Amino acid sequence: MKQITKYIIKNSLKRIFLYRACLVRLRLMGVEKVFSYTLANETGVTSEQVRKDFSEFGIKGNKRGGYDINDLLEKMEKIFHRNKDHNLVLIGMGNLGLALSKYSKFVQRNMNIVATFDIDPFKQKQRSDIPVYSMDRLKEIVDRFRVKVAILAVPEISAQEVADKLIRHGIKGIVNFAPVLLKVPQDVIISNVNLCDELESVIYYVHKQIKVDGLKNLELLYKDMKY
Amino acid sequence: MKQITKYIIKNSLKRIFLYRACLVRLRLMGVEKVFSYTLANETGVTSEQVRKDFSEFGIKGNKRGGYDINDLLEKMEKIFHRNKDHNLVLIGMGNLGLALSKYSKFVQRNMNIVATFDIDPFKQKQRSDIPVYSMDRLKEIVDRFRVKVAILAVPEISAQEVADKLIRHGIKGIVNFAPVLLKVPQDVIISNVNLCDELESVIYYVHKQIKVDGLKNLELLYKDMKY
DNA sequence: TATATTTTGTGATTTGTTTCACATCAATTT
DNA sequence: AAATTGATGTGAAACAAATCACAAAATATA
Repeated sequence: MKQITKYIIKNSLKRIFLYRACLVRLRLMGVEKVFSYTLANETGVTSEQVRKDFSEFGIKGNKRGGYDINDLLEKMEKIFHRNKDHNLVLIGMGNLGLALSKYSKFVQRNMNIVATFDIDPFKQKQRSDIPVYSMDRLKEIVDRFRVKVAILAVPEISAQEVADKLIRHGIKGIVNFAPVLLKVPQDVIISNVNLCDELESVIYYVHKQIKVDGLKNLELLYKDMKY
Repeated sequence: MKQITKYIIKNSLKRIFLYRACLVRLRLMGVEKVFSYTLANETGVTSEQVRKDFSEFGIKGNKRGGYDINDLLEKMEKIFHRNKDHNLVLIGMGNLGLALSKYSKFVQRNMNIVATFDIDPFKQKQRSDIPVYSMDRLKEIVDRFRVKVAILAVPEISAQEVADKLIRHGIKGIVNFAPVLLKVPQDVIISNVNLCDELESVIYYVHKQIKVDGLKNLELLYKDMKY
């Protein structure tokens, strides 16, 4: 029943986010129309890739005319359910949890942390603007705000236990900052953010690069990276 | 010269990190030997995948005997340069930067943040154990500690400018938390951590899942996720 | 109105990754 | 000592993703 489900966010979806960020920036600059190669240049992919990605998500442009930025962004909003607000809970108000609770970008993108939870809610309460509750009020909050997605920033030792509780109370998606592979039912979406792994990957590639003395053998190196 | 280079950390490398975490845990439990399918079960991949990944990184076991955990971990340490210490700098002591500067897991894995930097070093100094400098001391520190990798946690507006400065002073790898695509020379490794995108991806998949009423049409859903 | 131009959208092809299938080897049993 | 068992390691096959190449459409030009 409960099993390891490792969902790796599709690369095409990641690219779509990239395009969107780029479109938002362009719109701010007053640009109204883009071509696939505009986006391609800005995001470091090929223009065919842009069009293929759009096609995958059912986004159409006008032949010769390219894409209308407003129209494009509107379509994306719809696809990513960005037209409505999303309520989140955050579990674990340690250093990282606290920082995440103050991360203003979430709000800017209609994602609201409605409550945070900690085993010691009183310790943190003063430092945060968002209410800090103890875990026994989880169900109440999740139900009241119809929360479907949680951010998990607890120590690794308690991550699985907390995840179980979240899922029992109806959470369907978790962004997990604890460096453990959570065992969850098949219908729960997990996205792991492992800070150490990110750093170690970079260190690994940097050392590899340094070893191939300077820029001599870049071709060889690139074969080892997925672009 | 300077261009967008989007390095996506290879999936096989990510899996290797997974295996390692698993091995460390098993060793702690007193286990001394593993088979490819042990690791496979624990990490949610297939045993062939484990062996192929090992083969890619030149790791060999003993036929029939499986793998000796200590031996395996030692080999991995070497491959990932974990046998020596790595000095890092962290730029941007906002909420996130502060949390990262206190993240104890880095130290546990031989990655030491030797100094942090902020445009307003005095504001943050009291809150941190690690020295907080202003950017003009960057070169001095990078040279003294032979720093090759930086963590970038500055606002997106200044991310590119700071990245340029880092690279000018010899930084070869950056873990970038700012939601912008940095333009860097080809020989610089970038790993982007985009918190909003992670959350939005999860929200996207959760909604998709909810739409296919319950668990009816899971097959269809899974086609959209890379496992 | 006809022609040329430009850009999309998508089958066909190539390239990359995962799974399959089995030869190979080492340990154990007979 | 031979036969059997159970694991690794890896080419071959299947699958997935990215690139190529070009038809179709919309606009501009003559």
